[in-house]
Amino acid sequence: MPYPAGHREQTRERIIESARKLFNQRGFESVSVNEIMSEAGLTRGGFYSYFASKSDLYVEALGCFFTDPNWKNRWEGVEIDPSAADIGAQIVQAYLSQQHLENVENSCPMAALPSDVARSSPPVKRAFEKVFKAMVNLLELSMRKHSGAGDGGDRHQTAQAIAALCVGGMVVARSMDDRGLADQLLGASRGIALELGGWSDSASATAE
Amino acid sequence: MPYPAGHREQTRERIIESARKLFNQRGFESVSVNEIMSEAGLTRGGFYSYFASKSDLYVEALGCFFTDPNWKNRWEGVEIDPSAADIGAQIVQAYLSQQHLENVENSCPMAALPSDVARSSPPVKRAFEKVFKAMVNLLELSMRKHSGAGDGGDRHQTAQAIAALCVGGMVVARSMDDRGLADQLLGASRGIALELGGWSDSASATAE
DNA sequence: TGTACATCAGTGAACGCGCGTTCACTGATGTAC
DNA sequence: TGTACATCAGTGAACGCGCGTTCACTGATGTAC
Repeated sequence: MPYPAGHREQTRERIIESARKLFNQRGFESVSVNEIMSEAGLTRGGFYSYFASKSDLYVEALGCFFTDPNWKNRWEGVEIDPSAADIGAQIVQAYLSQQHLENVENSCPMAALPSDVARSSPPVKRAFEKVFKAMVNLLELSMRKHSGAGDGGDRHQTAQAIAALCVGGMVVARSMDDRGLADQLLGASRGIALELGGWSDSASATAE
Repeated sequence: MPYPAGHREQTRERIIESARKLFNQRGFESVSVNEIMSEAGLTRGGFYSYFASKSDLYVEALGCFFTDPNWKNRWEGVEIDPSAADIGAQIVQAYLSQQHLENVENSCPMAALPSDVARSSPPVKRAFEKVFKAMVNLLELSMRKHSGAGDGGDRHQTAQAIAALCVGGMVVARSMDDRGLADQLLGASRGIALELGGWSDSASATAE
C-alpha cells in the first residue's frame, strides 16, 4: 500500500466538498471539472479515477443538514439541537434566516439547486427527495409534541407544507434584487411556518 | 420600408417566446443561441441584431401570467378569471395543479428557473421580483374579500407566504423522482395555501 | 538502519466538440417612376 | 401595370475559447529484505 489507509477516501470527500460549494454557488452546468479539482487542490486528470462522470458526482454533492450528521456545524451562527423538543421551530428559524440567505456556499441544496435538480436524472432527484423527506420527518416529529398543530392524519401534510414554505421562501428571497423585500419575505414565511407548526409561542422568544 | 410594418416586432416576440420555452425546460446555461433561433425558425447569426447578448434576452423571457396579459390562455385546462372574487383561490389551485407540474414549457418562470435567477444579474432578479410582486398583489386583493384571512396589516405578509408556498411546493414537487409523493406534496401545499387565504370553503367545491 | 522496488495517486498534454459572438454577404421586400 | 432599385432582415462561415473526457506518464509512498 503505497499511501496511508484512508488517503483515497479523504481525497474523495475533499472533491465532493469542493463540488458541493461550487454547485451551490453557480449550479451544475457553470462549474467545470477543472474548477472542482483545483478547489480540492488537485488537477483535472485525476477526477475520473474517483467518479465515472461529472453527473455522477452531482448525486453525492446533494447532502444536507437533514441527512448528513457532519452538517451540524455548517450553518454558522445557528445552533440546532436535534434532540430538543422544539427542533421544528429551530429548523424553520435557521432555514429562513438571513445567515442562510447569505451563506450560499453552505446552503441547503434544496434552496440552492432546485431548478437544476428538476432538470436532472432520476438518481439526482432521488437524492433531493431523500433530503426533503428527512426535513419533513424532523418537522413532523417536533409537531407531535405541540398542541397547536393539526390533530389528525393531516399532520404529515402540514409538515410537508411547512417544508415547502421554507424552501420556497428561501428560493424566492434569493431571486430578488431588493434585499429589504427579501428580508420581509423571509420574516413573513417564518411567521406563517411557525404558526403552522404550532411553535408560535416559543418563536417570539427566540426570534432574531 | 422593405418589410411590412411590425415584421421586426413579430420576429422579436417569436425569439422571446422560443427562449422562454427552452429556458423553462432546460435553464439558461444549457440552452444555446443556436437552439433559440432554430426554434424560432431563424439562424444563429441574426440574433445579435435583436439582442445585445444572450443575457439580455433572459430578462425579457421572464414574463408570466401575473405580469403579461397574453398569458391568460397559456395554462391549458386552467380557467382563470382575473375579475372573479375568488381569484386567489383560483391562482393557488392553478399554480399547484398537476397540469402546472407537467407543463414545464409554459410554466411560471418562478417555478422553473428560481435557482438560475438567484445566480443572475440584478436586471434578471428585478424581472423575477416583478412577477412575484404581481402574484402577491393578486392574492392580497382576493383576501380582502374574505373573512377567514388575517385581519390586520399582516394580510400582506400572509399573501407573501402563500405565494412562497405556491412556488416552493411546485419547485420541490418538480425535483422529486416519486410522482406520487410529488402529487401528495402539491395537495398538501394547496390545502394549506387555501386555508391561509381563507378560501377553504370554496376550495372543496372546485378541487380537482 | 539502509537500500531497491512495486504500487498507484495524481499529472498535464491532447482529443473532439459546441459554445457566444462577429461580420461580409445574400436575397426578399415595398417603393419610385 | 411593369421594371429598376435601395433597403435591411436574415444567412452561414469563421473566430477564439473552455468544456468533459482520455491516457501515457511521473514521482511520492510504504514494504521487503
